[in-house]
Amino acid sequence: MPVRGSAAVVEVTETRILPAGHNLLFLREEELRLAQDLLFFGYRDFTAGADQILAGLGMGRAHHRVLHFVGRRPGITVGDLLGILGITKQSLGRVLQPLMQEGYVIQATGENDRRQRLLSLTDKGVALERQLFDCQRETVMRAYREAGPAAVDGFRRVMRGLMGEDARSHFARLEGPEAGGRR
Amino acid sequence: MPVRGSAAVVEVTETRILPAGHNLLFLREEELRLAQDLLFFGYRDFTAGADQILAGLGMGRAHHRVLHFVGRRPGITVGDLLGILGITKQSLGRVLQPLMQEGYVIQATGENDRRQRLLSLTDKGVALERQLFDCQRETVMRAYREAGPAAVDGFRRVMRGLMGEDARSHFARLEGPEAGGRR
DNA sequence: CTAAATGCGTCAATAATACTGACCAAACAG
DNA sequence: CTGTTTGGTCAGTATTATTGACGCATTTAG
Repeated sequence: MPVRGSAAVVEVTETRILPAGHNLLFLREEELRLAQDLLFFGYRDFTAGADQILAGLGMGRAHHRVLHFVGRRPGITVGDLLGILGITKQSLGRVLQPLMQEGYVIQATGENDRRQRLLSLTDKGVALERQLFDCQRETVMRAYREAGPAAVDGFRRVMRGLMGEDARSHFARLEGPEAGGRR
Repeated sequence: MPVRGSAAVVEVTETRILPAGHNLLFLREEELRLAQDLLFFGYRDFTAGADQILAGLGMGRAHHRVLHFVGRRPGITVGDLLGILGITKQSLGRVLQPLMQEGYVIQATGENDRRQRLLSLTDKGVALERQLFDCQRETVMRAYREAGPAAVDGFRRVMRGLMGEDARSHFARLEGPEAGGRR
């Protein structure tokens, strides 16, 4: 019996939802295994479409992440990007260098601090990022539509809760002032 | 914080996120980028703890997935496991073989079909899986507790929506009849 | 009883993503 | 000037994944 109908009914019939806040301490094993499965399958299929496009260009998921976060914060420094991605300089270099050579990303010397290399997408980079974006939009839109607005809010809260401290601060900065407003 | 009682109330009080179902067609760009960020950071941190334990044993995330899904369906065939994981036989072999040599997983010849190798966890395998499980339980429990029961339901709906057809059928089988039974 | 199909294991070769550690250059800050 | 920070690059290695092919045991079809 999947949890779907009226949630009020669920409250009664599906005790796995759990009645109130403090009872969540009593998170049953099966609930966690469910979460593991959901995250595994959900994340994989979320990235599947974009992965296929990328493979056709000889790129991988790492390239997408760079395009995504550079597009999200044009003018980001290499160091900030490293912090967000949580990888080493070398790993980033292997991905970033081809992206620059192929003309998807450009560097500009920082004005205040000329050591910095501020990264931005070129038009070509914007176009590719948009193609990947549109591909994922379909997937997310369908999921959001099927689940409904209240579920979307819940999804966001839980995902935010899964993040550690580091990710939360990066996240806050991304969704914050210069990210383009939020709801 | 109105998120506590019946989820039907939530359905009403949380509509400020978006007006109504069909308006989700208007999924704004910023909302999708938010989802991308959430999935990236959330998934990464969800697996981070277990990854660390695994690294200490010279294993990786792939080993965990095998332990997880074999633990979830003891007696699963190699073919079914391949289908769930969506990887090739060779990739599975590289992970499964060490797990068997180290005594985490055992094979048994199928009774109906003696070509089949039915996989199960040994006591040692169960113990390791549990250790990894407990590690992730902390993360998920915190997220669930912070988000509240209604949010958890929403999270599940959205994650299920992200899955493609294949994943949904695997998922249904995992959560279905024989998931918890058959020991 | 052959012949085909299935389930599984294994071989070789390759690619993408990541790691550690080290070293160098440019630029900033005291 | 000295020390630190930012960034690029080198060498070496590990994990997870790929494709294609072959072999063996077993089941199923004709």
